[in-house]
Amino acid sequence: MPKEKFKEKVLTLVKMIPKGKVMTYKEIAKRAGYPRAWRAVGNILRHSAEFSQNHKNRNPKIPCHRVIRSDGKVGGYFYGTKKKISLLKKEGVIIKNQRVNYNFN
DNA sequence: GTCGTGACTAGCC
DNA sequence: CGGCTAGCCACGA
Repeated sequence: MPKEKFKEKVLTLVKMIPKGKVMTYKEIAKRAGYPRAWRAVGNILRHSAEFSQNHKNRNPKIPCHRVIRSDGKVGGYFYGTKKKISLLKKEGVIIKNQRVNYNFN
């Protein structure tokens, strides 16, 4: 599995996350084929966001805010963690004391 | 080609 | 619980 494919897969998976739900970096990496590439996932997402901002809205927008950490913490966000939390709350995700109640079906 | 970095995780104290 | 440490992978300089 080439890494380029990995990146593509990661982005696709993130895009496939339904509204009101979240997914951990670990799970995404695992589904993408590299169970231990969570770090890279974060990097890719961040880079994607940067690219997105660079090219305004010319590229497929990715709901990076639906990606959280396995610890239950929200994690980071290119536009600010607070913004991420706000968005998640708006979508119906339960967040208590900066911790996310993530549940896969 | 090599090195440093990070939107992370699991394990140990 | 909370803090610290080592391990992992892609990306950019």
